Order: sequence, then structure tokens, then C-alpha cells
Amino acid sequence: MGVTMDGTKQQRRGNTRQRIQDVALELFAEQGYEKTSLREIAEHLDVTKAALYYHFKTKEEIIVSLFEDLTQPIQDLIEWGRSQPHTLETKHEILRRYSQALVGAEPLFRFMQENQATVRELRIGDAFKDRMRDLRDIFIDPDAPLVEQVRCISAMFTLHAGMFVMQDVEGDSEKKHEAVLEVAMDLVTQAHQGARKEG
Amino acid sequence: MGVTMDGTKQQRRGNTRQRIQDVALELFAEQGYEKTSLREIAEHLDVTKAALYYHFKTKEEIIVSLFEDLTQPIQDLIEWGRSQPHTLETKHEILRRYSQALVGAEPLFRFMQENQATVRELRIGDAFKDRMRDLRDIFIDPDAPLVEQVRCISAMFTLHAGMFVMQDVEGDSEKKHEAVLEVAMDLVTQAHQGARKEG
Amino acid sequence: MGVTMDGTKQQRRGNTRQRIQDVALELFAEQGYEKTSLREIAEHLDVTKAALYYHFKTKEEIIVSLFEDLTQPIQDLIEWGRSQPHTLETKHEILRRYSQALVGAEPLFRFMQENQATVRELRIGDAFKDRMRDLRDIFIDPDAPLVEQVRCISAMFTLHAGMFVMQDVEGDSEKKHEAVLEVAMDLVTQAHQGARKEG
Amino acid sequence: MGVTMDGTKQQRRGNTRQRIQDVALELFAEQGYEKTSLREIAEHLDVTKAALYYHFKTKEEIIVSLFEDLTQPIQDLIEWGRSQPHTLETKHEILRRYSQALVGAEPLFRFMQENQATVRELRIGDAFKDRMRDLRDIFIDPDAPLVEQVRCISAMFTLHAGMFVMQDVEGDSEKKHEAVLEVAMDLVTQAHQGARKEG
DNA sequence: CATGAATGAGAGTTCATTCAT
DNA sequence: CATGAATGAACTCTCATTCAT
Repeated sequence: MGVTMDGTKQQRRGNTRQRIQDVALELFAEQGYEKTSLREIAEHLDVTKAALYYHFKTKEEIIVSLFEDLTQPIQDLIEWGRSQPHTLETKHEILRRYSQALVGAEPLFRFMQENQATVRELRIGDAFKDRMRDLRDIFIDPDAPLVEQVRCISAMFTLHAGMFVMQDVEGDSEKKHEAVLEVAMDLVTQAHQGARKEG
Repeated sequence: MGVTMDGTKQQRRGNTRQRIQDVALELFAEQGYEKTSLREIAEHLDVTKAALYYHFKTKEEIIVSLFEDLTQPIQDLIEWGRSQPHTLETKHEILRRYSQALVGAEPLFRFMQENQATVRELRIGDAFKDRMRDLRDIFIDPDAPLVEQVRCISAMFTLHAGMFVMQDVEGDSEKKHEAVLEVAMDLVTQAHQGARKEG
Repeated sequence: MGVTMDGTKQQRRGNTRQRIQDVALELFAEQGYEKTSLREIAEHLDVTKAALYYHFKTKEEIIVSLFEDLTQPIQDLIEWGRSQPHTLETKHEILRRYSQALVGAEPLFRFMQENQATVRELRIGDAFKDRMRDLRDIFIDPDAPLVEQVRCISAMFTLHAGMFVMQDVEGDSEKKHEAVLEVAMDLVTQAHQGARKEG
Repeated sequence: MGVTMDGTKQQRRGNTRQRIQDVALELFAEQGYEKTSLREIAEHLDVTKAALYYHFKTKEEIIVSLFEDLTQPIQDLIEWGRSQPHTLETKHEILRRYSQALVGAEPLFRFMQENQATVRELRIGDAFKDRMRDLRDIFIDPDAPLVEQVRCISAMFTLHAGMFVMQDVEGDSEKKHEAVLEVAMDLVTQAHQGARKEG
């Protein structure tokens, strides 16, 4: 992600920085942001705490960087969505792409979902909220009946739920993803039809 | 127990334990468990930190007590659900009751949802997980097609989403609740019919 | 020990006070003075901490009372010793009596020996030191050669050691006491003879 | 390692760990382990409490480190003693060496003797007990008559007593040491002869 | 690039003690 | 005689952060 062809200098340079990000995300996702200390991250990497400060000015900046790096695909998705007509087909395509984006940034999203209270107070809190609202705005028609709006929200949450709750439902991982996506698609379709009838 | 007719002093003195719980829940829900210090709770109540320790042995015990006190309705619901036949009507009734239970314990549930990473490490983590699994087990038929199982899970998550995300959707609070419940009911109905067709 | 024939009122009255002393001494001896909290003592007795304060003004007063009650025999011994001629036979008799006094107040002495640093800062510290010096003064002749003085001190310490270190030497308890006393007596005898020769 | 020729700054900066140990031992020996707080130690060194934690993970680790560093000579003595024949001459040599080892680690031993109750609960408690038992085992013949065993124990305790009690006996420090050692040697000699007669 | 050493602030927790009831 | 409720001071320990080297 953001890795250019040329690697020599970047690898040397970017290596530690990236390793910090990797370890930090893993620990943040596992234990939460507050309970993960810089000491712990440093120990996992076999460097000193002070070394972290060479690469990131504060603890907060570590997860800010993670957020920015890993949610780029969703940012792209939103931009793309904005330029599309608000048809059912568009919404289906958004769901498909969003589903994939989630898979790509799973640990971050798990972290964000499980540490909402913390995230809210961090600098990324607003960015995240904005992003979610943007996504909602290209996904939900504010003039549609309330029930149909709920169906759309439900569709998105179904995708989220798919990431975490589904883990302890038995079955092939691939098949579960498909099932989740199918339910979400159905919900949007129903929302679309429901809105039609009203209008 | 030294209870005088007049209530003013009683209120100040007699129910500190409850007041601790109230303030703690409020702050936990707002800022998260880790970021809420006992000093802060004590200051809100105008007592010393040590006073908290007269009523609760540890910080953790405060939220444990909240959890136990406030999730009793859901415990009851699960017990009731177990004794019912696994019909569609039962599931609808469960959704209705669960929806109400959520409203009653909203701050706690908001807290649990927004501090999952923290909760997981606390003593209530397992209790919560167990409770959720029990609920799922009386709600989902493991022999049904995967898609229909997902629909059921989605129904429950729709209720959860209803509590938080819906807050910034415009509309009358009462009506939103109804809409959320309707979507959830629909999902379960569809799941039921889908399962029929297969079998 | 200070218990009169009549017991009714004294027992009621003295009962709790004495029970506090008993439990306190046991815990002090086992864990040390600092590590034993009043909460712990109260819990062992199934009363509240505040109850302890009815019987003793402070924590320190508890061990002061123990000290005063239990070292009376030694106080008596010292007084008796003072009125006797400084003969070898007197010293032997002192050893015999001291040995017995130690047995009677074993837990207290164990406590005093194992918490010297603490005791020193307590009010009993000086009292104890005084008592020990008094004992030494009737036991040691300051004009005797240094080696003989050491022998006398060694005799007394042999009795002390007998209480604690001997516990994990195998053998009948009674016999061990006798052996300890014998060694101590020997040391004093030698000291006496050594002093003679010099003089 | 950044060691400059000049020593002044080095002394301030470079050997904080050692300075902590020195001050800690001094205070522990004077006031006891429990009554000595890390704040106090830090203040004596003119650093913050947190600085102590850079050098030692816990308060306990401070005295563990002291114990390990300062009892090495005794450890060596035990090892040496094990390889020697159990003759009287060996025992005399052990006493001589032990006497010297005690002088070298006087504050630590004073601490251990005056804080036995505390030490027992610390990690060094067992290590100390083991060490003492090992010493006893190379010093005492378990088949000897009880009285002779007591004489040996008494000899060792005489050395211990020599460290503390003798402080307030008047006389030249050097001479006192010699007198103490002489009494201890005598006791062992007598024990040896006593055992002979029996066997 | 990275370390060693340190700090200031604050956390949760425990303690001896007090006092109205 | 004893309790319930509370306090103030202290404790051990952890954290994010800084900076000279």
C-alpha cells in the first residue's frame, strides 16, 4: 500500500516505520488503544521506546497514520460513488466494493469498532465520522420512507457484523462472505422497491 | 436502618453506592472505561476516592455490578425464550422484548459496544459473550441455510445499530424505533420463509 | 494472666479485648506488624475495624498492651535478680527462669525478634531495650575480661536461638530445650571460671 | 560506553543503579523495608520515583539485587566448605571466613535479621533459608549428641550477636571481634570433643 | 537512526483513623 | 459496644514524552 517500485531506500527507510505500524495495529486491535503501551510496542519490535519517537511524534500519530493509510480505498470508494447516478445498480456496486475494502483493512476496522469510545476522543474520530456520513449520504435517500432508510443502514451494518460476529458461525469463510453480501444486497433491493411504491 | 422520614440527608448519605453506579456508568459510556479515572468519578460525587473503595473493592467491580444489575432483563428474556417453541411468532416476540430491553439499558449497551476491546479483558467479557451466544442459539436455527442465518444475525444487529447510528438520522425517536423493529421483523420473516423453501 | 476468679463481667468485658490481642499477636508474629492491617484483624474476629478502636486507641497500642501483658514475668525476673547476690548460682537460676519466661511468651518474642526494625520505631522499642539492658546488667560483670562478657551474651542468645532456629532440628521438643539450657549454663560457668582466673 | 576521563559527571549520571542500591540498603537497614518508601529513596538521591523504575522493575527487585550481590561471599564459602573434610580445623576456618563475610555485608545482614518477618514473604526469603541450611549442614553433624549440635548453632549465633548486640558494649571494635570469634571457636571445639567422647 | 536515562503526571489501591448513630 | 460511612495521606507502579549523546 503506497509501496513504489523502487524499494532500496524506501525499504530501509520505510521498514521500521511500517513495522511499527504493523505491530501497533495488531496490539491495538487485540488489547485496545489505551491498554497498549508504547513500551509494549517497542518490546515487540526489540527497539527502545525512544526509537518510536523518531518515526512518530506521538502515540496518537501512530493510529492516525494507520487510519490514513488503510482507509484510502474507502475514501476512493466514496469519491467514485459521488460521481455515479443514484441507481440501485450503483448501490449494489458500492456494497460489493465496500465489502472488499473491509476485508483489506480488517484489523483497523475491528479496532475502530471495538474502541469507539477511545477513537471518539482522538483526532481520527471526526475524520471517521465524516467518512461514514459521506458513505451514508451516497447510499441513503433522505426523502425515502424511514423504514427504507433503516434497511440501507441495516445493509451496511450487516457487512460490518459479517466481519466479527460471523467468525464463530461455522462454515467456509468464502461462503459466509457471499451470504453476508447477499443479505445486504437484498436489503438494499427491498429498500429501493419500497421507496418506489411510496413515491 | 437509620432511615428518617425526611429524605434530603438520606439522599446524600444513604445511597452512595447507587450514586456511584450512576455517575460511573455515565462517564464510562461517555469517555470509555480506561479514560475514566476513579478520581473523576469521586469528584463528580464530591467524595474522596477512598469512599468509592468502601462500596466497591475495585474499579472493575463497579462495572461488574452495573452489568449484573442492568442485564437482568435480558437474562430473563433468554430464559423465557428457551421455554418457547422455535416458531416465527416466538422470534418476533423475542425481537420485540429485546428491543425494549435495549432501551432500558441503553447507556450500558452503548458502553459495552463502544468498549469491546476493554470489556473483553474484564471479568464481564465472558459473561457477555455467553449471554450473546445464548441469545443467538434461541434465535438461529443452525440447520437453516447460511443466508437465512445471516438474516437473523442481521436482524439483531439492526436493533443494535438502531440504538446508536440512528441517533443522527432525523425523525421522531418513537417512529425510528418502530421502523428499526419493522426491518428486523421483516428479516426474520424472510429467514423463516427461506428456510421453509429449502427444507 | 491477670484473670481473677470471678469471670462473668470480666469475661464479657475482657473477652473481645483479649480476642483482639490474641488474633493480633498471631498475625503480627506471622506476617509482621506493618503487613498486618487492622482490616485483617477485624475480619478474623468478624467485627468491624471501628470496633477495634473501642478497645484500643491506636494500632500501636495493641502491641504495646501485648508487650506489657506478656513481658511481666521478665520484669519480675529482673526485679528478683537485682536483689540477689552476683554469684554463679544466681546466674544459673536466672537462666532457668528466663528460659521458662521465653516459652510463655514465645509468639511475642518471635514477633519482637523478627520485627526489630519496626519495634525500634514503636513506643515499646525503648522499653524493650531498657529491659534487655537491665537483664544484661544483672547478668554480666562489666569488669570481667571481654571474652567472658561475650560468653554471657552468647548464653542469652543461645536461649533465643533455641526458640526459633531449633524448630527445624529434629528431636523431642522437651529434650531440645534441655540441651539449649545446658549449653547456656555451661557458657556462664566458663565465663565465671575465666573471670576468676584473671582476677 | 560514553565514559569520559573526568569522573565527576560520571558519578552523578553513570552509576545511578549503584547509588540506588546504596541508599536503599542504608534506609532499609535503618527503618525497615516496609517503612522505607520509594519516594524517600528517590528524595535522598534527588531523582524522581520513576527514575528508580528505570533501573529496577519493582521495589522488591531492589533488595533482591542487594541480596544477590552482597551474599556472594557466603555462597562461595558454602561451596568451599562442601569440598572440605568435616574436621575441626575446617570448622574453625569456616568460622573465621564467615566472621569476615559478615563484616563485609553488615548492613544487609542487619537488615535481614531485623526484618525477618518481611523477608520471609519476599522472594529472597527462601533463598536465604536455603543458604542458611546449607551452611548449617556443612557445620553440624546430625549424628552428634543434641547438646553438641546446639553448641555449634550457638557458635554461629554468637557471631551474629557479635554484629549487633556488641555495639553497645564498651571496648575497641577490633578486640570485640576477636573476643566474639574466640568464644565461637571455643564452642565448636567443645562440640567436637563432646562428640568424640560419645562416639 | 537509535539508545540510555530521566521526568511529571497520574493511575488504582490500601491504610490508620474518625465520628455520628 | 459496635457499625456504617467516610477521609486524607501515602503507597507502588505505569505511562507518554523528552533530550543529550
